[in-house]
Amino acid sequence: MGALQRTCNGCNYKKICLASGLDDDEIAKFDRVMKRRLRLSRSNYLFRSGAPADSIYTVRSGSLKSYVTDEEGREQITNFYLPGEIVGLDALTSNIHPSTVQALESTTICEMPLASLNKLMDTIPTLRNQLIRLMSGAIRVEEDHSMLLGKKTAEQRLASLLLNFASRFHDRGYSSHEFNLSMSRNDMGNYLGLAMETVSRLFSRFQDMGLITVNRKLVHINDLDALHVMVLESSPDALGKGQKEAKQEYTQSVSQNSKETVLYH
Amino acid sequence: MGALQRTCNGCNYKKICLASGLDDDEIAKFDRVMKRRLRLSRSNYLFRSGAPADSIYTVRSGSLKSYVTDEEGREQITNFYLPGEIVGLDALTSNIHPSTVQALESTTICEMPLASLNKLMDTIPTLRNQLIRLMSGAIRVEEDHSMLLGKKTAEQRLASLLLNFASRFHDRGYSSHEFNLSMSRNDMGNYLGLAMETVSRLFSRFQDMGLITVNRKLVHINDLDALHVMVLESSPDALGKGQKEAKQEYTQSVSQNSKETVLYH
DNA sequence: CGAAGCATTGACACAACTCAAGCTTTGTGG
DNA sequence: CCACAAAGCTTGAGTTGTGTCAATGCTTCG
Repeated sequence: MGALQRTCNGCNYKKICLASGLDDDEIAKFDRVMKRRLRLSRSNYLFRSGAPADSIYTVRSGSLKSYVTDEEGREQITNFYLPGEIVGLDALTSNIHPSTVQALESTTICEMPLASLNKLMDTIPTLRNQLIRLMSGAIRVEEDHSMLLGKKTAEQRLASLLLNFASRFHDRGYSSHEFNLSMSRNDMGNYLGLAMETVSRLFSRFQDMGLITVNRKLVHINDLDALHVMVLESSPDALGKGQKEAKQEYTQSVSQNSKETVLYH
Repeated sequence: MGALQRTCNGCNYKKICLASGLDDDEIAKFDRVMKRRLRLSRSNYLFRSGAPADSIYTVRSGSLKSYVTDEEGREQITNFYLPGEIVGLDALTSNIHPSTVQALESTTICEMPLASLNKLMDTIPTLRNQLIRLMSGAIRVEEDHSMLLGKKTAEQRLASLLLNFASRFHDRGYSSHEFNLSMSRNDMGNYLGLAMETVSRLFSRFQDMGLITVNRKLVHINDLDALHVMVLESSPDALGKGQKEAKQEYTQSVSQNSKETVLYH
């Protein structure tokens, strides 16, 4: 989609990425210190866990996955990154990368050295605010991922993944009902906390149900609403006793403020 | 532990919280805009999901839980907060709280209005950096939580929780082998992606194995090493085929850089 | 002292995993 | 450009870790 631009001004994603909100003057400064067109081909690493972190990155085209690795070598994929999204925000505590980031396909990346970013933030408060906003957003994304891993059925997890990508592709000006998922079934399973076989079976089932049409990596969503409904209610025994109570409790807690007692002294 | 101080300078946690790294002059400014001694008793809310966010908070004494709620009312606890930890960092995207935060016991809290914080950051770059560091740390914590939820057995999850609290209590000057867990079994199970009954059974089992001694909320850790080992290796069939391969792959990927090909153009 | 909430333990069920076999696509070297 | 090996995907059969349901016990607190 469009040739790679050399400047932020010409970039499709300047409203999504770190540069969002900057005025022309500021974006010019930002532009000057941005290193452009880091290139990775499929399965190459942007960086690995344990490596020193001296930049953060923005996906320009293509896609990436990030994962954390424990002492036993187990890997948990924590995120997939699409164009305009920022990579490496978890490294700003220690300046060591806690996660590994790997390309899912041919991918180009913009690099912002942390030293430059810090200097820029001294004079551009908007930039600082945008970084803070993006990091806060990253926390929210992880919280949603926890909800998915902790509370959802296999069916709901895959439906969530599909809806998530549909919406993100939409935001980027692509079709929200037909897209390529660049990662393997294995990667999806890993991200979703499921075995690859379960993911595969669910794809088949969703297709049999007429919700989607799949051909390898290409997914066509036929019934978006049904997917939305699926994420809300579990298919077998949709409203069991536990769920019902939880739901009631929720509406209660929103409507009335019985326990809201905050006192200053 | 110690009477509540009225100033940041006298606070036990000034090396952990937002004020960390500030010099005397800066901390005085910081102090001036900090609202102190917000008080909550058990099960009261600091704020609820959907509420406007105009402050972030630091736990001063006591403890809190935060959880996100989906449209069906399912709740996923995303974190427990101990003294010195910052609450509300996920609200800085939209200035609406995505999660609900509730006291687990009598808790006192410092409040930093976002407006004040923003002003302060204009003149104190250290403060900005500290906020960024803390947010980055929050992302890492969530990533670890995903690893726990996505890849660990029930046994490993509870062991992780115990070790996590042991280390955090230690950092705060409390005993790392004997402490009170202020949350219910239900909350632990929710956080760990397990049924409360499973948590309860595991507590009994750990006690039978001699790893810990439990009495309601009070936990004494008898064998820290065994817990550490448990987190690494699954108890039944510790090194199955899959694990072994994963482990090998990991050491490989760290030692050699076969696929590391980053090209600039 | 009784009620309500929280924790424990047991029996059973089932969602998702593992193992296994076969199929399809992709990448590569001759 | 073909052939074949390797990787990725699908589907089936059987297993199991953890959840659900249920009954009972133990605190706490009004």
